Amino acid sequence: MTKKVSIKDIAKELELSITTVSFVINGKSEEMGISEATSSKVLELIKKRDYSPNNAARLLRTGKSHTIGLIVEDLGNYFFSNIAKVVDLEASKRGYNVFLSSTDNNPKTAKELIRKMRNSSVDGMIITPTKDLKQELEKLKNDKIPFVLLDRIVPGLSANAVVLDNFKGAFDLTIHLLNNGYQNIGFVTIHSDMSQMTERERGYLAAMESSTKKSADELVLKVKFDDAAETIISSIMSFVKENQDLEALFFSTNYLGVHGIEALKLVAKSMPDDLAVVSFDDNDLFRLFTPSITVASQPINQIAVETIELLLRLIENDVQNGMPINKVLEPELIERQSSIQKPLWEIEQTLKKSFN
Amino acid sequence: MTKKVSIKDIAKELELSITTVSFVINGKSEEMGISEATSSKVLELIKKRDYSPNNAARLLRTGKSHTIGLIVEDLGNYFFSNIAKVVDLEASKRGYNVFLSSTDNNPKTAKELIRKMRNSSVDGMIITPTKDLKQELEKLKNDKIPFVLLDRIVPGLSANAVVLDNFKGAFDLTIHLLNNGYQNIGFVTIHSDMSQMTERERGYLAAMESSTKKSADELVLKVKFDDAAETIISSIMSFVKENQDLEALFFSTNYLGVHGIEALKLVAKSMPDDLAVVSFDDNDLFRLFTPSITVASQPINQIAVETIELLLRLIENDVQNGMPINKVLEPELIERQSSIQKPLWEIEQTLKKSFN
DNA sequence: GTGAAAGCGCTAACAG
DNA sequence: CTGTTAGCGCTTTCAC
Repeated sequence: MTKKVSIKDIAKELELSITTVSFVINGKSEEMGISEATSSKVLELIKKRDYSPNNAARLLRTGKSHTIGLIVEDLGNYFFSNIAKVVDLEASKRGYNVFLSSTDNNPKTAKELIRKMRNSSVDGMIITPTKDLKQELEKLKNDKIPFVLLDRIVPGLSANAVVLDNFKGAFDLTIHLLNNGYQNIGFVTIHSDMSQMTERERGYLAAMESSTKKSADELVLKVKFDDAAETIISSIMSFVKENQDLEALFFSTNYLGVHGIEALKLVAKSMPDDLAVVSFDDNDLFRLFTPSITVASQPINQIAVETIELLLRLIENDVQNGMPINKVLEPELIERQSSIQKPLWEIEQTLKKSFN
Repeated sequence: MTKKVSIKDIAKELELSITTVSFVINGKSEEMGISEATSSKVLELIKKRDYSPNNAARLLRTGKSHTIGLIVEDLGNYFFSNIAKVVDLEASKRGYNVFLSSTDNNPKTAKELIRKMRNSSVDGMIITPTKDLKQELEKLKNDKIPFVLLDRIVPGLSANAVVLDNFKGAFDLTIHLLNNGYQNIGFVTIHSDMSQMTERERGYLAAMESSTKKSADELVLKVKFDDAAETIISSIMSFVKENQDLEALFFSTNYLGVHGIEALKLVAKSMPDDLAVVSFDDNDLFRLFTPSITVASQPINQIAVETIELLLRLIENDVQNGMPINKVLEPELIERQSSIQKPLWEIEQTLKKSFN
C-alpha cells in the first residue's frame, strides 16, 4: 500500500489549514461558518484526489470505529449465514462495517473472538453465546460495550437479547403431529444447556405430556454438536431401528433434520409412510423434499433486523440506560403436505398388483 | 467503552519506560536484550490488568491492520457462505480479522465495499468481482494493495485469482448426460459476462457440439440474476412446457438448480423419469433429493484455503513480484444414481415386458 | 472565518 | 539493557 493522500495534502494544495479541511469533510462547514467558496473548493479537490479519511486515525482520535462485531455459531449453517447477510446489509446502510466470525459452539473460540473484537475497538457486538461465556459478557457490560445476544440467552445474565419463542415453536410442532394422529413421536436434539435447545425440548415434552402418551423422555435422542456427520447419522439410524414403534420424528435444528433425512434414506424408511418428519428451522431441502417437511420456521429477516437495530440504538444513544431489552419473536409453523407424488415403492406395488 | 489500560499505565506501574514494555509485548525481549526478570514482570502485569494493545494505534503507526476484506457475491448462498467460513477460520489461525460483505452482484455495491475496506486499511482483499470492476481493481494494483480474485476472473485484467475449471465441469456434466442416453439437454443459466458463467456455457455447448445433436443454442434459457425467485421459476416452467422434447436439464448454479427443482415439481415432471436433472455446485438438497442429482461439485474447502493462503503470502512477502498467480482447481463430478430406487419408467417397462 | 497545536496509543529510531 | 522522543492522520479546543 503506497502513500494515500491525507488531509494534510489537501490542505497544503489549497493553502488552507488542516482544520478547515477537516470541518468541511465532516460536514461542519455551516456550523463552523466556513465560506461557501472554500467549502466547495475543498469538496472538489477531495473528489479529484479520491481522498477519504483514514479510519484508524479517526478511531484513535474519536473512539468510534463505526464497526460492529458479529459472532455467530456457524457460518456454514443456513440460519446463521442468512442472519449474517441481513445484519451486514443493514449495518452497511447505516455506515457500519462488520467483523464476522463463527464460534463453532466452542467457548474458547468465542472468548478469543470477543477479545479480538474488543481490541479492534468495535462499537458494539452481536453475539450468539456459547457455554461459559457469562464472565466475558459481564466484562463487556462493565466496560459499557453495547452488545445484543442472538438466538439464545445466558441464564443468570441480564442482557439485551433477540430470541425466538422456542418453547412455542416446539410445542406447536409436536401438537401438529399429535393432531395428525401420530403418537409415538421421537425427539432428536443435541446435548446442550443453551436456552434455545432446552426450550425446544421443554416445548416438545410439554406437548407430549398433554397427550395420552406418557413418558416421552425415552423417546429423546441426544447427540453431540461436534460429532462427525457420520456419527450423528448412525446414531439416528440405531435410534430408529431400536424404536420400531416410532411414528414420527421431530428434529430440533436444521442440520439434525438434514442428517435425519439422510439416516432415514439409509435405513430405507420413507416419509411419511413409515415415519413422519418435522424439524425446527426451514431450508430448501425441507421445502422441496418429497414428501415435503413441516417445520417451525424462524423469521430470519425479522430476527436480523431487530437485532442490528437494537444494537445500533444502544450504540448511538450511547447509554445503556435501565433495563436490558428482550425481544421474543414468534416462529411460524409451516404445514406441508406430501401432496405431489407418492413414494415410489407404493407405485411399484400398485403396478405389480395390477399384473398379478 | 470506558478507559482501557494502556501501555503507558503498564510502564508507569512497573516504573519502566514505555519502550521496554512495547518490546516485551511484541516478543522482542530477546532481540533487544531485555532481562528475563523485567520481561516476565511485564508479562505478568499485562495478564493481571488484562491489557491488550489498541489496534488502531498500532495500525496508525505500522500500517498493518492484520485485517483482510472478503467480498463475496451472496452470503446467503451455500457456496459463498462456506467459502467465508473457511477463509475466516484460516485467517483467524494466522491472526487476521475478516471484514465480510456481499455484493449481490451489484457493481455499485462492490465499488462501495472496496472503498470502505480501503479506508479501513485492510492488508489485503479477496474479491468476487462483479461487472465493471476493472477500474477499481487496477487502482488496487497501482496502490499495491494485494488482492485475490475468487470464483471468476476479470477479462483483460491480469491479477491473482483462484477459480474453478468451469469449462471442464460443464463439459463433463454434459457428456455424462449424453453418455447416459440423453440428447435433448436444456441449459439454464443467468445472463452474465462473468467468466465462471460464460465458461460453463462454453463447456456445455462444446459437449453438445461433439454429439450428434446440433444447434444447442436454442436449448439455452437465460434468466436474470436479480429476478425474483417466482419469476425465475415461472421462466423455467414455460421453458419446459414449450420444449416438450427436452430429455434433461442442466442448471448452471446451485440456486438455479433449486429453483429448477421447484419449477419441475410445479409442472409435475418428476426426475429423472420425465426429465433428468444435473447442476453445477452441490448442496444438501441435490444430495438428498429423490432421485438424487448428479452435480459438478466445487471443492469449497480447497478453494477457500488456496485463496486465503495466496493472499497471506502476498501480504507477508509484501511485494507482488512478477506475474500474477492463477490457480485453476478441478471440479468433481459426483455421479449419483437414483440407486435406492430405479427410475419409474424403467421399472414400469421391465414389468410390462415380463408380462408381454 | 480560519489556523496552531495538543494529543489519541503505539512503534522504533537513536541515544545513552 | 533501558529511556527519550518523533510522529502515524485525524479531531477539536482555543486563539486570532
